Amino acid sequence: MIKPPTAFRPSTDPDCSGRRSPCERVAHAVSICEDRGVRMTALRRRVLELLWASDRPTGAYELIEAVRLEDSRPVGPPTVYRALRFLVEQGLVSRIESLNAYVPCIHPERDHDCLFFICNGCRTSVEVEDPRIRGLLAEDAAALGFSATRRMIEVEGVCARCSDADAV
Amino acid sequence: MIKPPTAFRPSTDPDCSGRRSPCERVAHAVSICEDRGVRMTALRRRVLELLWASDRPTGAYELIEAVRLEDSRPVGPPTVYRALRFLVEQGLVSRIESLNAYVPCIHPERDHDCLFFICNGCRTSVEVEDPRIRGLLAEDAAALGFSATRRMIEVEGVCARCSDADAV
DNA sequence: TACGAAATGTTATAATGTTTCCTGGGGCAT
DNA sequence: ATGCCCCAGGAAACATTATAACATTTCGTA
Repeated sequence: MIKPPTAFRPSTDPDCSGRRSPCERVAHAVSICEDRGVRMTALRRRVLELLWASDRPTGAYELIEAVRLEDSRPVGPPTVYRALRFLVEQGLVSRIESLNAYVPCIHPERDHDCLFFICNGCRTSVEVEDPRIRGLLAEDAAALGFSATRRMIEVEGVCARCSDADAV
Repeated sequence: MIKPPTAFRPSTDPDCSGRRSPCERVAHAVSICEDRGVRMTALRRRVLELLWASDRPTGAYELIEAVRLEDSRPVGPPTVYRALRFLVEQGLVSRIESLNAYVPCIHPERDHDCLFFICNGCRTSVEVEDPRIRGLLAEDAAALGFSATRRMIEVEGVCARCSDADAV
């Protein structure tokens, strides 16, 4: 189940480190949608709120269940999958392929790298921006004559907090 | 369905560019297993052969169907999933998360990066080695105190051949 | 040969994602 | 205003991907 926010979402960029509340994040997303002339409907907003409220990558069926509970009504998978597709298309959410799960994007206004460090201990993920990696990928793509439309970088392992906990 | 080999598997390393036949690739894998004292059984070998014979990332259920046809006997999903797990653990095969599909590894003897360029046109994928990216990921991981156990880098787009074809 | 461990077979089911068709509501041009 | 149309969402069924649980076989070895 989706838990209330228990931890900030760190990033290598100090500006991202939990300085904004989930509420502010969602408001930001709403204003981005207004600027773009796309519709942030109640359902889409609800899903985005749930993602910001969660402290870890969240599966589609967890979101379905959460919407059902909140609204006390039946919600089919397509409903939530459509909302997720919209959010991903707008760059407000990323899908983590290796987990079949979704996380809100730290910088929805920027074209992001989708670089995630995923902890096998606490199941959290951290989004990192590293333009150098993006540059190298662009270089490799150019060498292949490949034109890239989407990048996914997922690094699995154990976060500092969990390895400290293990050591103790 | 799995097709016979129709194209080599390019890589940025010239030594990888189709110089070895699928048969040689499998023989190499067999010798690696011997060295490690692990068992390359008939089924595992069959699955690996199918992957080398395919010209694109192949789903588990395609492999199940292919084994059924070749052996004219029922084969359950767990059978093939277990073989795939073994092959992935031994570094002989990579799973491409964004496709739910599997590809044989070009350099099973080396610890590889799992960096793939995936074409949306012809559905092929190209494995690339780029130690610089690995280095940057290691650097970022260190900055987070994160200890990485697995890296997945998947770049989606259109390959040179397909974009040429479109242009014509 | 007989044993134990590893691998595979079998059945059922869980988890994830999509297709299809329909409904309703909001915006827009006439 | 009113009628039209498009888009978002609702609902049922279904497709795909993956695993759990347990039985059986195979293999190396004592």
